[in-house]
Amino acid sequence: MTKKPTLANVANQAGVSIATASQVLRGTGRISETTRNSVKAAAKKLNYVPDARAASMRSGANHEIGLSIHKIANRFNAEIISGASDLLEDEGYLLSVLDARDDVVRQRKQLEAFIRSSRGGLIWVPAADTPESTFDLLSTHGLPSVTFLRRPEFGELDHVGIENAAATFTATNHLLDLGHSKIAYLGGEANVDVRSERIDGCRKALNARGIDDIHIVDCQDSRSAGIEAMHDLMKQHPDVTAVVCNGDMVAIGASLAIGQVGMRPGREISVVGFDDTPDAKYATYPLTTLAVSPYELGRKLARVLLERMREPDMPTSTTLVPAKLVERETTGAPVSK
Amino acid sequence: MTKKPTLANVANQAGVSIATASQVLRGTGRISETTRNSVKAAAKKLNYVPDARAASMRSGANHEIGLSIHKIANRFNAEIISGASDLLEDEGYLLSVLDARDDVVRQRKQLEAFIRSSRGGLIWVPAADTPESTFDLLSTHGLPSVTFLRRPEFGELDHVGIENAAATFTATNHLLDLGHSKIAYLGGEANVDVRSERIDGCRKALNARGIDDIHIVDCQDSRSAGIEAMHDLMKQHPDVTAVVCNGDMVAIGASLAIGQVGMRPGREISVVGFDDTPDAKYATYPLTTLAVSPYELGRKLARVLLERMREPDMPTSTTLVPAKLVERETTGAPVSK
DNA sequence: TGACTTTGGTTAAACGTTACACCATTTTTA
DNA sequence: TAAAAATGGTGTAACGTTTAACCAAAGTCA
Repeated sequence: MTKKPTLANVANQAGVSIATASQVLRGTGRISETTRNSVKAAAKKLNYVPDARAASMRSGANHEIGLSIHKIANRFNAEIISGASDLLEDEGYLLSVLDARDDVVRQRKQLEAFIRSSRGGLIWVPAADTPESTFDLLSTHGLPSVTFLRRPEFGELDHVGIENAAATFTATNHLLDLGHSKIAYLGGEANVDVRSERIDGCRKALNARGIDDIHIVDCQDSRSAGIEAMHDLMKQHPDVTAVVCNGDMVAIGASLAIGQVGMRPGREISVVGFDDTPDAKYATYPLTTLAVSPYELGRKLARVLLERMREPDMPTSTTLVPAKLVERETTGAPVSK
Repeated sequence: MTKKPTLANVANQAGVSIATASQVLRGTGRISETTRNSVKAAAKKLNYVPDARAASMRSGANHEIGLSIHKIANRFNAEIISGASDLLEDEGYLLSVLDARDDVVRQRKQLEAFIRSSRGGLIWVPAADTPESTFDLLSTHGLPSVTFLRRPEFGELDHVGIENAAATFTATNHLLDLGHSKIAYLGGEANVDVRSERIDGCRKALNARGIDDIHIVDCQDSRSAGIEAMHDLMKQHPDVTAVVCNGDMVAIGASLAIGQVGMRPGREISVVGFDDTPDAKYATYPLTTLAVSPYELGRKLARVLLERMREPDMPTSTTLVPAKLVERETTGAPVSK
């Protein structure tokens, strides 16, 4: 109800100068035990909360970090956020999150907002088809930034990602070892490089065995899109016996579609997902997938950002975390249809 | 690289005073077309972005809104956030999100951070067992706040919620009409009032038909917890023929458990969910559930907050949005086991 | 005793805006 | 043609912190 108390009010109440009050509350300077206590008492009595805006303006440091991600409603991404948030919190920072919903103009606005409020740092995954101007925006304002998951085509920013190619290479070899040879890649959108990297991994494994065609199908990262895409695939390419998917949701959808036409995933057609979301294990057909620890990825992300904030002139780095094949029931030796 | 440009730089470049530059950029005051253009040109040339901290300190208005929610990784909640975010964005605000992970101390810290940065307003769902002191914190700092989903026990804040009791009343009647009489309630945690309201709705419907016992089982809001809880329930109370669940995930889990013991949801045992998440439709057993539109709920939330920010002294309001029964395959007349 | 050092503070200048009050000119009005 | 009004600006004081520079009083040392 009453006006928010300021440092001046606290100083007044304690009978000291504003500077002294500030020093006590920040634990800096040389102040006697007695005045220290009286200032603290005054602050508590008045329910004083410092104004972060004023503090950060004056000090030049901002303890609020921004994060902009293409999709918030997803266990995998949420775990990344938790990991980053926990580590940053331990270091005295706060991570506020914006959902870009994979829209470049929305994301652009979000980044601008972060710049306007002079966030201390920025963690983001570029929306699909992010233009170079967006990267320029960040570099001209010198905001410490780290990208993750999707590696930017432009700009020179720190990056944390997944060993995509190595992962799908492993998965594809697993399928080849089981006896599959007609393999398709399902999911993801054309211009997103995470997907290109993953497809490259598949290709590399196939090429090593003298196979050079792989069928690629675009589709969004959702169960329903996966169902639809898989039905199409089965109709148009009935010879395919295994699919590597861009994400678990698509893979779960694909498995369901296979079930719907009277076959069973892991027998007539094998399916491999990516991420190992909690859903993968409890899906109707427990999913073979490529597991990465999103929580650890988030922590790494936070560490990279803090490093960058400490040393703005450091050369940019790229950190990749591995993905591990988890075998469940959707892969197996092919059984003729 | 170079220092962030300030309004002073822009004014200098354009050969006008700081005040004039400010007025041009904000579109206020009376400024000639020519100087207006030259200021705009200077701003563009320098890549000027105003400092929101300074602006909000001076003007007293903050266009950043805070949101703290118990769980971010959930389609339903994410849709709420999208709805609120979209409406607020249209009004020139930015909604930054914090994931409280249902931890009171974490949430407390988050709210304090929002107060420190003097957010313009606050939207939040109180973590389970939120103490009164947290509500005091908000009221003493006079931050316009709206709660949603979970109605606070203390404090006087605006609230937006779901017509929980009416919804489960409808669902229970549906089950009674189908011929069920032994009905259990599955999911949710003991001290969360959303759940109490929903149970009340069930009770009311049962009482109206002269039945007064309902079995209540706690469990967390996840598929795996639902599976486990349902197995227990079937073992301990084999006479139960229908369960109303606190959320779709639990309901999907319960359906799976029923399937696992050789029965079929909607025949031997009926299941009703809550929320109508996208998963409900595509679950192994398409789920009968209570649908609410989270996106619209989010928009309403934003409208209520903006209203409160405009009129801080308005009496507090409570707005409830309805939930509608969507019949799919997990409910039907009971078939003996 | 005089010269340092330490202790415990204070003053005042930033940080980058906004908004109120004011002031020349020029234009309109009676 | 003198008074009033409109036009197009500028000067300056906030907003609430932090921090560098300074200072008086008291303690230490040779």
